[in-house]
Amino acid sequence: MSEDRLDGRPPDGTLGFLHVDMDAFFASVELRRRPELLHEPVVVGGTGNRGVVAAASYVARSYGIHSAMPTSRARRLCPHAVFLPGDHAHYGEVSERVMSIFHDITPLVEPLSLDEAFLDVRGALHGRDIAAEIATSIRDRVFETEQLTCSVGVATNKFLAKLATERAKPRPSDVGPVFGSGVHVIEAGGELEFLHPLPVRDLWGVGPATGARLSRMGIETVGDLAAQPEHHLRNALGNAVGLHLHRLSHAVDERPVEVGRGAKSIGHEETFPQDLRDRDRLGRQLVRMADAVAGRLRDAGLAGKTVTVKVRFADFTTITRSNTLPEPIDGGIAIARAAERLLSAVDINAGVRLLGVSMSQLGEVTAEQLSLDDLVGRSWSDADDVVGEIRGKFGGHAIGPATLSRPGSGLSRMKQGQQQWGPGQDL
DNA sequence: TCTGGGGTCCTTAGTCCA
DNA sequence: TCTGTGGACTAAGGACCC
Repeated sequence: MSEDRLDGRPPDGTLGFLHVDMDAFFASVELRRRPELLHEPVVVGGTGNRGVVAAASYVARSYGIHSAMPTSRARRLCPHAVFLPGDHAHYGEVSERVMSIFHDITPLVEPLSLDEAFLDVRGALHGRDIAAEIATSIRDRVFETEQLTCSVGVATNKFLAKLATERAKPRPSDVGPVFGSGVHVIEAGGELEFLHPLPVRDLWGVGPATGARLSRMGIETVGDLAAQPEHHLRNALGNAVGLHLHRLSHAVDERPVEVGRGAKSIGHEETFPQDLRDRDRLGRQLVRMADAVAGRLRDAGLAGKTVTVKVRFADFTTITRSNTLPEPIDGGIAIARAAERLLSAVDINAGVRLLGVSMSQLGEVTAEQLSLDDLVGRSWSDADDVVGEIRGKFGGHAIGPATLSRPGSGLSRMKQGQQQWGPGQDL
């Protein structure tokens, strides 16, 4: 893996950790491109009945629509909303420009997703600068250059900075968005006063399952959690989670801002518009997904040793089957072969709703590294190289596996990574 | 209500080996 | 030779995040 990491120091009590979160990012980018929709409810995400909402404009949020909500429900809540499929490539470009603004202030930037990042600005705190002033200047610069708003949390560690951001964010209301302060600071020394009245669900790492478990233990607020002995939480929630939550409830988070973290796995998965029971069709989908994963591995200069196939059945039960190979592979054909072996052992009679392929145990590809293809000669690896060259020249869809070009398969027009938030309406 | 896609991390269980 | 133990690794599933 890459060694060019530049991590910040652990927190030392200095008010120098920022969390920046773009407001309704995907929806705001779409509104910037289509200002005529400014006062309409706009929803970005999967447009088909099996999709989910990736982002909702503040007008859409006033109808109760929020991200991760099934699209079908969002349609019922607001039938006249404008549903857009989303343009991940464009959001990526905007994100890069926003991140470059952060990098002008500090090299210690840890992106969490396209629209969020942690910054360690302790090294930039010189003269009379204070972190809150830096936070305000970031907001101003993002708005000046991109005409987009963001919210910034400032605190003495990452986890508190993230909580602070929630306080700074706009809130939807019946009369439109109520804009927040844009910047919220949790002062050093005021951490517990801020933290303890909050519901435990606000803590990073407490989802529906852990939240319900804590509730059964009579723990509703962060203050309740902080009153529990550490061993009690470890016994109830497991060593790692118990220790993690115990520390967070006392406002302790020693994680530095991490720069340049490499991916641990690369995968591709898709929910089908209708459940599939035909092994031949599933096999062709698997080849297409393996091809997409191989492309991304090659772009990153990586190869993986563990192949995992994920299958979600019609009743939503999900299984994974994995196999670790003796040597790393990065070719579409080799990945597809390994994935097909795993899928062949799965009973698909219940109907397959989602299929996925992913590669883990990643490492950089070296010139001497042999792939599984070497066992059968160089031909497939050579072919993958040529495919990569053709795609580089003529675009990602100029060439693909022959199994996908069968007449009537309906697959050849589907693009890699096309359905980021679920199958589209027309599929 | 009916639940996406891309990930990370943790836990548990089984196997192999020293 | 047999048995127990512990570490490393693998596989599978669950929970969580954006």
